[in-house]
Amino acid sequence: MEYEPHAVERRWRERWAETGRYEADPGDEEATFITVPYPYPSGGMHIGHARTYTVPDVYARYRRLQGDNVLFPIAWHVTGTPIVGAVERLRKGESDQLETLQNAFGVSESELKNLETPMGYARYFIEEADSSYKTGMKGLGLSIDWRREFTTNDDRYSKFIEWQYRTLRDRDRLEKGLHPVKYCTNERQPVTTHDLLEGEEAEFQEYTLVRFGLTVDGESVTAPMATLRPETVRGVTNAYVHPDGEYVVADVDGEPWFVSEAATEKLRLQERDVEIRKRYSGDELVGSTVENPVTGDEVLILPATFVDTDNATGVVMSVPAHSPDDYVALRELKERADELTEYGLDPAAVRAIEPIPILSVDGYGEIPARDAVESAGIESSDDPRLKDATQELYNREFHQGELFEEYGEFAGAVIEDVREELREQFRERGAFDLMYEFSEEVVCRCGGDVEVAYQDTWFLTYNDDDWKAITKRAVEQLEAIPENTREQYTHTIDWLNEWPCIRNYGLGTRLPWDDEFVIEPLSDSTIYMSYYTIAHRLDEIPVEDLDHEFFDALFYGPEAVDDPDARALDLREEWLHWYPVDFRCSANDLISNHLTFFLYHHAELFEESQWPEGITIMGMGLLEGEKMSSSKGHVVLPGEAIDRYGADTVRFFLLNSAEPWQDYDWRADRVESTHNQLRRFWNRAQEVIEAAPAADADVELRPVDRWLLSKLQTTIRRTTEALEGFETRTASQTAFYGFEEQLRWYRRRADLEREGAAWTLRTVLEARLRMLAPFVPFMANELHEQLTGTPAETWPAPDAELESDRIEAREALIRELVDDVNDIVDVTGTDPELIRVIVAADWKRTVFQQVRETGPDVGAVMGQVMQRPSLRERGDEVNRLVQTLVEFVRERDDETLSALSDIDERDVYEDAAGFLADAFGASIDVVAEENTDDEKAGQAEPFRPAIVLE
RNA sequence: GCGAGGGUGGCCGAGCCUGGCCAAAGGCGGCGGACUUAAGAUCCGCUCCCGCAGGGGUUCGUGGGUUCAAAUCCCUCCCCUCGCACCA
Repeated sequence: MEYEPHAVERRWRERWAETGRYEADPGDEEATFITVPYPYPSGGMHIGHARTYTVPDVYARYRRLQGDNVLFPIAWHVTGTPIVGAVERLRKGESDQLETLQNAFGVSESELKNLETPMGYARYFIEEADSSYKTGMKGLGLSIDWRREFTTNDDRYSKFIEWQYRTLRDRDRLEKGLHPVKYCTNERQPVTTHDLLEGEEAEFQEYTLVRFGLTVDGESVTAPMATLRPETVRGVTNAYVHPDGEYVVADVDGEPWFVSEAATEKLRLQERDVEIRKRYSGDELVGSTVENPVTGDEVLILPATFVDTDNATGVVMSVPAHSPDDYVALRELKERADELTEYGLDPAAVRAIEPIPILSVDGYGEIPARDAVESAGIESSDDPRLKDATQELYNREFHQGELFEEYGEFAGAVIEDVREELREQFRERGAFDLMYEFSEEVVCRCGGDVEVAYQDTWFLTYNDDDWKAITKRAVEQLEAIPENTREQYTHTIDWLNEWPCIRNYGLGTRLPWDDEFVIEPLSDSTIYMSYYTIAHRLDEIPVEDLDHEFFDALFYGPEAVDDPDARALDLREEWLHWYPVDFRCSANDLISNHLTFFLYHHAELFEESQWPEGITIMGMGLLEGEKMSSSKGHVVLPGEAIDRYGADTVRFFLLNSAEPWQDYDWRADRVESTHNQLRRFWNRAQEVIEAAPAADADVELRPVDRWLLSKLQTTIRRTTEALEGFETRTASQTAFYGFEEQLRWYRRRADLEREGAAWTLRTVLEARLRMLAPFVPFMANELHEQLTGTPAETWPAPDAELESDRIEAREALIRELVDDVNDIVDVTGTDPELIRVIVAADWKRTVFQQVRETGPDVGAVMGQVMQRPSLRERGDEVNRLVQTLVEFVRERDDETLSALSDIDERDVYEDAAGFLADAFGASIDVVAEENTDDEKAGQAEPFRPAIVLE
């Protein structure tokens, strides 16, 4: 039978679907519940996604073969704005969006109209498109229980999320507060990253405002100067304004402030009450002085065109000792001090300004900024190297700089450790304030300017110490695969802060007590695994019955509510059956958000016994060595790959080319060769199946058969061990390629015409098919059925009876002999007619036994050996042999040595004589060293016969 | 800067935890052979250097160290990737 993957795969797919093979219901067997993040159908499925879902499938199939009741469900994540945004861009006819859909996912012109509603779009990529997730998953043969699918926009799911968020609020894990958001000043509403034309990478920066005192027109006002380095406040030597800039005095929260006009809008958006009173041009203020709120010093305001009035407050303080920028700016101003008289400045006063160092940092002198500028040879403020010098110095000062005495309790401390605290202290004293600003310019797709706005929002208090503590406990009892990810969870918990969990629009569940807001995607996907356990049965219950008490009864039991709903308690049984999640398989980049949130919410909402038991991390996929990119059309679709190679090839390649947590690279030439390997396997299997005697046939086995069976047991052990730890690569390599090597030797070595050989090969094939069934389920089940009449239903167990160190050691001797003869033939270029194998003399065996007994210590062994007169006579010869054998023994473990010492070498070689004769086309003569006077005979050592070619 | 991972033969990639059977699996590529009218596929062998007897030499980012013995353990440094932080 030819290998026709598509026909085979179609047959099995249909069969599994018809018989509901993977629909899992509670039963007596041990429950295993395995999940993977539900896909986000904002586009089609590509080959990069394929492995994500195949890894858990392999584990699920493995556990089933081990006898477990396994649940592997899937659902669809549609929450948030990506789908809505995609639909909008499609409606507007944006070309890059159209290209992605058409080029990467093969959407036809006629289908586009179906994608014009968010859920229509989602449905299309969930199950309608050729590139849809469901099509891909079914094609790959994933053993999913399809009855349980849902979307996160479903009414019932929303009821569940509402329950979750009400519960979190009741437990004080949800708080309301002001939070910075991106806000389009044109559309006058918050925007998301997807709405941006420029500045997608922009971050919110929290500027410290140093509240300098200024007198304008006889009035005392506050001149807030923005800085990211509040600790430099004592090093301020002057301030800068843009001489042509538009400035105002405005009442900000009832207090007069001097800021740029642009800043007033920013402050307003940040929930400040702002009323402009009077306008000024920057040059009107040049020459005035401002009072440092920390030192009380009066410093000059100087003019500078580099000041950006559209950034923060538009008033800048200057710290020339620690900022190369400021240092250069001051130097240049001093050089042209005489010109500054036009601003009414006294040139002498400008020239008198000197940098004031406030910290020391290794590698720089008294004035670090000066050193940085001078050592880089920077001449002017236009020098591009100034940026690097600034960056370098900031980093050094932040991580290593130690504050001077004036800083009191902070003196001697490193900036990194005290910046926050110092800022807070000065804030409390009224010297500092703060405002937000973006790290770069941000522009909305509508062309409007985007600013930071403060908005009332709800956030999850991931920074609560007790919540952090309990989540860390969840990490401790977690099986983290690979183990080195454990630290990353802990690390994430350490730095995680409050998380704003709602958005203004998008798909998903509305906040139950404020339906203006939608719960965002990373926040509505933290405990939904529990929803899988009941999803298919929830459909029978009217949505309006799914109230808070219903879920309380379901998840917290009958005692949790006054009048528990019987249907909820019934569902509770199923939840308890499957929960907790045994393994969640997810991408490594989700450790820092989704996976840690998943742990947080489980730790808070559920009993410890329901906490996740394991997380397996998965690496990224590359395509021909490069990142996949839907927008560039640099993707391979599972459907295409399956059409071309068959699903088994796709699966096997994905699982065999790297361990799940490693990155892998889809390369067509390798996939091709994987396909060839599978076909070769199929063809060989066909031969074995045709010749196969019954499993219980009474056959005579030769040592070489027993050798192969012994190797099989080792293979089973190693494969099992690997799969237990999700090492899909090791497992499939061992069961497939690793064993193929043994078979190659076996085919060469054994007489395959014997029934014993046929039986051995069928036994081996059967076990391998069962081990390969998780990886290549179509092929393995098909062949298994051809061989035995049933699909592969159980995992093979190693049979200790069939393992034999002695048999393996015997075979190893033959292999070594073949290698040695080959070596000699190669080097000498001869073609021998006779190969004489001379087995070491008995006295040499005696020495070997002595070494084994005494241990690998030349002196000690010699001491023992020399007590025997027969050996003492041989003096030097014995000494040399002991040296060799000590090495030999040292390099081998006890089992091998023990096996070797039981072996009769002559018997081994004589037994293999027929094979050797065939292999070398020569006659074989096995003799004992004692019985020959060949000059090479003396070279014979135990387990290393002398070889003579004639 | 912090955290994680990594640097192996022409290439990809195992090995490293648990030191010795490691000149280092497997694949790709290359070379030779078998089969074929031929190509492809398949199968067999070779593929660091030297060697007409199973041997020797030099290799696993750098430089040290531990050990009878190091790709493997320890330390130093260099480089790469990712995440985080930092970034008038």
